[in-house]
Amino acid sequence: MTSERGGAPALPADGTLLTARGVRSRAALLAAARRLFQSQGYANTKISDITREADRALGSFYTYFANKQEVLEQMAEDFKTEIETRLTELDLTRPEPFEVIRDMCAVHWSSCRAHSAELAAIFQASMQDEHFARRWREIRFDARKKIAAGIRALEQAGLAHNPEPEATASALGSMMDYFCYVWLIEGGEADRVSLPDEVAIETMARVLYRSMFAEAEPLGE
Amino acid sequence: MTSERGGAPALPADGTLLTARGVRSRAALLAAARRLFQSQGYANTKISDITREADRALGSFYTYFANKQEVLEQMAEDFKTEIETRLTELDLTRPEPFEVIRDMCAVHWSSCRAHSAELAAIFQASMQDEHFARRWREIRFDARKKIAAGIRALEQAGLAHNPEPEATASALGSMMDYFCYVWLIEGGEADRVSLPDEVAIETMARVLYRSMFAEAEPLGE
Amino acid sequence: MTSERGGAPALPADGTLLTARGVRSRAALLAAARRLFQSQGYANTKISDITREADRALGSFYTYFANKQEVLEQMAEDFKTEIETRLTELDLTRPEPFEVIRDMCAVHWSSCRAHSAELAAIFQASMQDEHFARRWREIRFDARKKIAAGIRALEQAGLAHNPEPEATASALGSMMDYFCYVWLIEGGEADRVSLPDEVAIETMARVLYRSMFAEAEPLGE
Amino acid sequence: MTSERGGAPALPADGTLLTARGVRSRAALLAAARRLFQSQGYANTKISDITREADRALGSFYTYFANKQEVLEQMAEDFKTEIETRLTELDLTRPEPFEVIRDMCAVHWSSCRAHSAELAAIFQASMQDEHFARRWREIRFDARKKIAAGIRALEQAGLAHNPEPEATASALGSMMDYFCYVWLIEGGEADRVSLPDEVAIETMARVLYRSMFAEAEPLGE
DNA sequence: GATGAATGAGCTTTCATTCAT
DNA sequence: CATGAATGAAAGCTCATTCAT
Repeated sequence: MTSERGGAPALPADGTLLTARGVRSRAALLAAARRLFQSQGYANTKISDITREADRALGSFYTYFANKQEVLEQMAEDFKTEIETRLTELDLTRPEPFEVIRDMCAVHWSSCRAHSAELAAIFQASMQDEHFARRWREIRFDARKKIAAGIRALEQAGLAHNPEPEATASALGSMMDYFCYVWLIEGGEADRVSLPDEVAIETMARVLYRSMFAEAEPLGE
Repeated sequence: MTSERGGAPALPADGTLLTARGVRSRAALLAAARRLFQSQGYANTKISDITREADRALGSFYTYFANKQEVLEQMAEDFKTEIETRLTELDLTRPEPFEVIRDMCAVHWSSCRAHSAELAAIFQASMQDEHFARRWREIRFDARKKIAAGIRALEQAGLAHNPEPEATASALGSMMDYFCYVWLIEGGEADRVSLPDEVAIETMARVLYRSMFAEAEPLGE
Repeated sequence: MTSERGGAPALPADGTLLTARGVRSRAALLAAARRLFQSQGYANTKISDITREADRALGSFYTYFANKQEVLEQMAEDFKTEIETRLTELDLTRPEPFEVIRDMCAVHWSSCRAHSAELAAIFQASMQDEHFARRWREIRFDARKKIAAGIRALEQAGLAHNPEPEATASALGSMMDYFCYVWLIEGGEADRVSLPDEVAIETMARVLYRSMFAEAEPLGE
Repeated sequence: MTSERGGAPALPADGTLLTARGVRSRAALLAAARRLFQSQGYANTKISDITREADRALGSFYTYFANKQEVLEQMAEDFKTEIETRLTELDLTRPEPFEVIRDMCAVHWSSCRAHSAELAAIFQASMQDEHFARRWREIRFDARKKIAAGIRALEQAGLAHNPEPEATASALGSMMDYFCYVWLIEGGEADRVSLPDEVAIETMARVLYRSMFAEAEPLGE
């Protein structure tokens, strides 16, 4: 059901198709890069690390990618597609709104877990490369829009009030993204290093739900 | 009110005291580093960039710091002190809990704004250097503990229920940290590039407040 | 009239004969190399450029040539043959000496135009490869010998005086070679980019004629 | 009388001045580059060859030059200046026109001999790099203009006739340039490897003089 | 202290050549 | 014969760090 990890066979720069052997090598490199991005981080991974890990010659890397950025670009593409697909597959018609939100959080959490290497790499790259900063903003934007839309819908239904849907969506999205990064990649907080999936999902869902659905507000604005 | 930008005079590696001239040079280098970490990012800033920006000779850098990490270490120290100090200065006795939370968010936001270079640098460094990942975890841990304590207090007061104070505190802290990073350093989201201080603070406060204070929960756990 | 562009079928390295298909491939590669040597220069042309231009696989190149030098070697051979043949075809018995010289220049110019790729490649290669420097010296030597012979004949006939036939032949030959290179390959001088064939030929012929036939010389030697 | 070989102290990229030590290193690198460009050719000289020859560390090269092209650019500049200066120093008022022309050829020859490395390098580079092709065209253009002006002056004085001053100047200039290259750098023709200065200069002068001054022409145009 | 040149390890990228399919 | 992936030796260039002045 999930898209092939490593992405479509994809074409080399000149538009020709890859042979079976080529497809295998490209996948091996991509898989090696994933492993290393996850374990050592994107910036700390050298091309030569990737080829060694993939058991290929250094030069072979350049048969498939122009540089390290292109590897990440490819991964980011897959990551984006994956998240989008998973989000559209959600059943938004369930009667219990909390269930819907929890499902969404579950999808987000498990996508990030499945693609933790991609998450790590793009998050890191977004902090030192303007190009990937933009890319990451695009990728995460879908989720922001969805949350903002939810907030606005509640407003119109008179179920809750929130004067800043976009800002709130940004805050909640930031929470989801960085919370996933912290627990899935960085290894938790100072006093604790892991979190059961259940708890993580429930925690995010609770924050989202309460932030979105609160009615009677003693909030002076 | 703010602590001296550039930090204490501090001693050079060998323990000798700095001359007046030395104090000036050291401060100039730190200030230059701040500016560059903010504008180009920590990873993209070379030692030679710092000395050029500070209008000092390349070699002079090593009179005051052993390497770039030490510069950041120093900044992180100042940052941590600043945040801690500001948080303890908070008046937690105000009757309106939302006011207390908003004050806390205001302190956080303005500290991050004042120290955006430090925030940028340590956030970025935390993503490629295990040492700074640990350091950053320590720095942010104070805020997490405070939030968790608040949640637990509400629980005991019967004002709200939350079965995972630590996880929730981590989520809310992640929100605050990354939200500040996004808007103060990265330049906002895909569809918007800036946020008035008022709105930013209000938004964070609302999420915190609602997440902490919600009572009647239809949350099946 | 011109020799088959691409040269004789020639044998592959191992001495076996080429199949019809092989002949076609070899010719395609040679033709592609010509086009590229002309448009991008010899040094800037990679083996992979040649095979791509020839619409052949990279490996196929090595079926026919050991390396790029061998391609040029082959071309140089053809070029030399062509120039020699054309020169021997000249009618040296015409009564007007200027006509003879002009014919020679015309042959030279049109040979260089027809083989501009070869001229470009060997001229360029002669400047970075001792082997081709030697090769190019051989190729151009025929023309030098002919000019020197002409000068000596005039001397003996008492029609002109020139104390250094070889040096003068070298100078005049250098003129012809580089003039052709400049206008046929490099694209002219700073203030002008093209020259009608007529003018080019006439110009070279005039210099040759006057240099060879001057009688009453006020040249103090 | 000749400008300092290696050129002015010149500034590093950032506009700061070089120290005495820096001036020495830069000169050593330039001198080493000259020697190698001459002996092995421009294309065959690696940066590491230059630093080894100059007895400097590899990285030091980049303290003074951004790349090999910049070294040549600098040399070309010096070369151009030198030739221009020497040409303007010529005494054009001598009564004997042949003497004037011979002086010009002597200047050209000795400039090329003194700067044979530069001549070699720029000639070679002009054949594989569009930038240097343009550069070389500019450098040689001065001489072409001078020759063309001479031809036109003779025409107006009724002393000779030449319908294509520019083309002829190009031909004569080509002769001078390549003749110098052949004898000063390439090592002569197939049957002879060196030429006394006297003979070289006399030979070039004779071709120029005769081509320019011929009167009674049996040249049918 | 200040200076900036010197150093060289380290990393990226290119490309001729080989060779399994 | 054709194919194009695999290989790894070269270069090029960068930059943290040292050190003589």
